[in-house]
Amino acid sequence: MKPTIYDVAREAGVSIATVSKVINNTGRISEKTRQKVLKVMKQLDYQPSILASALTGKHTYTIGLLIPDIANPFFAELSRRVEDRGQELGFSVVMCSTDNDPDKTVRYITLLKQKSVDGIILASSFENHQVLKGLLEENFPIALISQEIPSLAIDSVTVDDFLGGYQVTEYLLQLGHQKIAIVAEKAPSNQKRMDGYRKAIADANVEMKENYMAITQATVEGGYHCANQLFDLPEPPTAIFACNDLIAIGVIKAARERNLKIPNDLSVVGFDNTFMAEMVDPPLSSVQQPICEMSRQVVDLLVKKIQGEKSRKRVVLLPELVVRKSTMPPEEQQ
Amino acid sequence: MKPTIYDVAREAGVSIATVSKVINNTGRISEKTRQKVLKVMKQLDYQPSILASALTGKHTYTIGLLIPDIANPFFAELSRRVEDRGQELGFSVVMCSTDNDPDKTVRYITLLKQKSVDGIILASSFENHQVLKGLLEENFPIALISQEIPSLAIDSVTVDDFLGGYQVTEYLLQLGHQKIAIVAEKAPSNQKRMDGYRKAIADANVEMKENYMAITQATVEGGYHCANQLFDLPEPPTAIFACNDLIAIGVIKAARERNLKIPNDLSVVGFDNTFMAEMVDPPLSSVQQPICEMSRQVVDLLVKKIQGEKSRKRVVLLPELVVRKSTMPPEEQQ
DNA sequence: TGTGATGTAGAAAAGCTTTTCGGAAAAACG
DNA sequence: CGTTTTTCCGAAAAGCTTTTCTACATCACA
Repeated sequence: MKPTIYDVAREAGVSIATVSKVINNTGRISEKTRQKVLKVMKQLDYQPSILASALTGKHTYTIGLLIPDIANPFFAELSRRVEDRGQELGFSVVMCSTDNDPDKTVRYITLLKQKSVDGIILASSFENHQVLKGLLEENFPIALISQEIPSLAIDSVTVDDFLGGYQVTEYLLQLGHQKIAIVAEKAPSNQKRMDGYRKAIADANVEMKENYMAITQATVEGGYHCANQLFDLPEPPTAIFACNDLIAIGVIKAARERNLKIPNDLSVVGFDNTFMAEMVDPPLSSVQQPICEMSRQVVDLLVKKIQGEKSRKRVVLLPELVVRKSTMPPEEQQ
Repeated sequence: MKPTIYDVAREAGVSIATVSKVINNTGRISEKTRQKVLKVMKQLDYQPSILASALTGKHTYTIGLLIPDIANPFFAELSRRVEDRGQELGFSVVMCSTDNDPDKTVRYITLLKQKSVDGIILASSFENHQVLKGLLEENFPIALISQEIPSLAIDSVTVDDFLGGYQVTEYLLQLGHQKIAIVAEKAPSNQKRMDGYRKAIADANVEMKENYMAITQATVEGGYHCANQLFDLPEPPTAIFACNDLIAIGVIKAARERNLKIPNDLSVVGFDNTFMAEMVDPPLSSVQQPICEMSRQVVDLLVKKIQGEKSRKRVVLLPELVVRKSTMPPEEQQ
């Protein structure tokens, strides 16, 4: 059926070793035989099997990408960037949506290893130190994006979430807001954003209210739900910091239903700065994560590992608040 | 390093053939040795190499998914569904964004074959009959989604685009609109939607205007741009049928900038009914493609092919218009 | 006890590539 | 022309699994 290296060798009147050397540009081959072999390869449309090649100790040139859910635009874009950079470096990526489910994650990891992927990029949150430590010990290439694990020496690329949270809050405070709520997802990155929020509030000597802090899922519904709860408070906030864009959109939706004008009655800030931030009405102020750069870096980190690099590294990129039309100083309180 | 079948065999005091039989539940093995082998396997945490297995003619349990761009929510959701169904059937999916570039597509296809994927799902448009015919001839499993190729006997799952286009237009006509524009992407599926549009216009004996039909890219910008052109027409349309949701959002954005109220001054209908349709303000009427069902079907089709099924099949699902708040009868003309 | 049937396990080849090492041919040198 | 060096190529093993076919052991039965 498909031609093998034997077919090429026979057709070219040489041994398979010679063909292999031509393919890989190794050993010494006379120009004449090289040309002969190349010609036959083209003629038969021969493509070496990466499977067989990998079996001899070479790479599969495939990496696994674990994300919570590709349907979240942030991860969709991240995936795309990872794929692009992988492609540039000669790697394919197999997509694994974990829904942040630890069991599913573990199953995916063992499956990927069975399939001999060269390495794994972990973008979904995963707290099983046991498993991660295992991977590190057997020197299996792995890199984290959008999360780090303080107690493990594992490559990671993150954005400074604390700083991002601080910047947003500081910005809202500077606008004159005092009643600032935050809606976050239950995830380490969001926790840090919330820490930044707290610090900024504290630094400004503004009263910190526990019921201004809400935890929910990273979905439009989650944001919608929490916003409604916040609006029902005796002293509703004048600004809401949503820890990702989906949540922010939920907040906007809830506000619209109550005839709260944005930004006049309520300022809203998102996080991630996905394409939706520009899409929504009014355009959403949001914290830009340099997805492109992060993806690139994480792939590069992983590929270096695959190529045998030993040293480990944490890369921290800085976020940037992009101000659009969803924020303004609070209107005169009545 | 990683244990092999030899390690298990040695440890269990049997031959590798026996171990293989235990793994695959083939041949006759006494309960005693089976248990012994299983125990050792667990003990060593042995995972058979799918690579080596595939080399002997078995499957890699991996399929390729070619899509234009994962950053488009429609394809993001499609990917997720394909992955989920694949997962259920034991297949991983490697993600390939083609940007509808034919060369990139061809490169991806040959790469995937080199990696011995078991089959390919093609969701990005691809007109190279040469290549497709080649795949069919060598009986390489392949299935199309969201497109079909009339002149090739190739498995496909589509939605009835003509009908979808007809339904939207008919609906707008029934509301009383006479000036209905359409903005489409340059792709076969969109072409069919436009055919449906034409037919509905013709059936209603309404005048068909060539300058109500615009072609652009499947992006927010594309929709924005075309909408502006349409608004500048001497007789601007009272309704715009956008052939996908991204375009519709661009249209809405342009309308907003001109202070055109939706739906009062302009009705807008989208296509795909992605999550964005609910997100946008006002919620967008859009044509539902049964993504979940389509994805499931296409995976099932492909897997059947992989398992040796010979017969070929075209599955056509029916679209459904979901009416939300972006459409209403045209206001009294001045 | 001998014969045949049945159940169990292993040796070996196949699948496709890479790599090492040795040998033959060609070239260089005196 | 004989010898040494260089150049080129191939035989064979390794990598991990599956599968076939043979062989041995066990058992039932006459």
